[in-house]
Amino acid sequence: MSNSERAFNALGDPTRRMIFEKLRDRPLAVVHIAEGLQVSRPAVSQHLKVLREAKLISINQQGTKNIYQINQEGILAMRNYLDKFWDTALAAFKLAAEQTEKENE
Amino acid sequence: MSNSERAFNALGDPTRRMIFEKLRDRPLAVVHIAEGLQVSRPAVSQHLKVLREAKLISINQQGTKNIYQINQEGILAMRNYLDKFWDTALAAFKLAAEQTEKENE
DNA sequence: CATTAATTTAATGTTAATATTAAATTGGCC
DNA sequence: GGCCAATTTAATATTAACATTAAATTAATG
Repeated sequence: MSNSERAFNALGDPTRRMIFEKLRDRPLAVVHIAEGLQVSRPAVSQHLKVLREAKLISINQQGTKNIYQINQEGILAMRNYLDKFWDTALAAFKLAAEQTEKENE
Repeated sequence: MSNSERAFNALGDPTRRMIFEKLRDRPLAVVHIAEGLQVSRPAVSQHLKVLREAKLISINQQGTKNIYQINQEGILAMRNYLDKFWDTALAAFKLAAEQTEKENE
C-alpha cells in the first residue's frame, strides 16, 4: 500500500483528524494530545500508530514522554495524489460541459 | 460537517478511491464505473452518493444513464485543508529539530 | 403501452474499524 | 532497587461502515 493510500485511510477518521490538527501548530506529548478528546488513552495510542504508519506524524521519544509532530511526507503524498486530478479533472469538466448533447457511449 | 471533512471521509475507503480514480480521465456511466470492481451495482451507487455529497464528483443525467464526473470543489477543499498544514508543519519541524534537548513542557 | 435497461432505494446482514479494560513496558526519581 | 508517571500492547467488545438481495424508479424502445 502506498503512502497516499495509507494517508487517506488515516485521515478518513474524525478522531484522527482532530489529533492531526492538534499537532499542526506545535509538537505535543500524548498527554496533551489526549486532552479534550472523548476517547481513552489507549485509543489515542492506536490512532497515533495509524497516523505514524501513514507518515502523517512522526515520533520523538523524550524520556518517558512521546512527543509527536507533523510529518510532511504523508501530506506531500496526498498533495501529489490530488494534483494528478487537478488538471485532468479540469479538462474533463470542460469537455463534458461542451458535449452535453453528444451520446455517451 | 465541512466539505473537506466529507471529502476525507469519502476517500478513506479504497473502493471509493478506485471509483474516483476511474473518473480522473473522463466522465463515465455507472455501468462502466462498476466494470472491474468487485462489488455489486447497488454498492457502487452507495459509494457514488458518498462521493457526490463530498463534492468530489458530480452527476449528469443522460436519459436512463447517470454520467458521473470529477468535481473540483471537493478536491479544492482537501487541498486547502492540507495547505494549512504545509507551512506551519515545516516551521514546527525545524523548531523541533533544533530544540531536541530542551524540555517539552 | 408493455418490456427492457440503467440505476437507485430500502431492508438487512456481515465484517472490519474503533472503542474499552486490564496488563505490560519503559524510563525517571527518591 | 522500588515506585510513580507516561505510554503502549494485548485481548476483547461494540459500533458503524460496507456489503448483499430484493423491490422501486425512471426513461428509452419496439
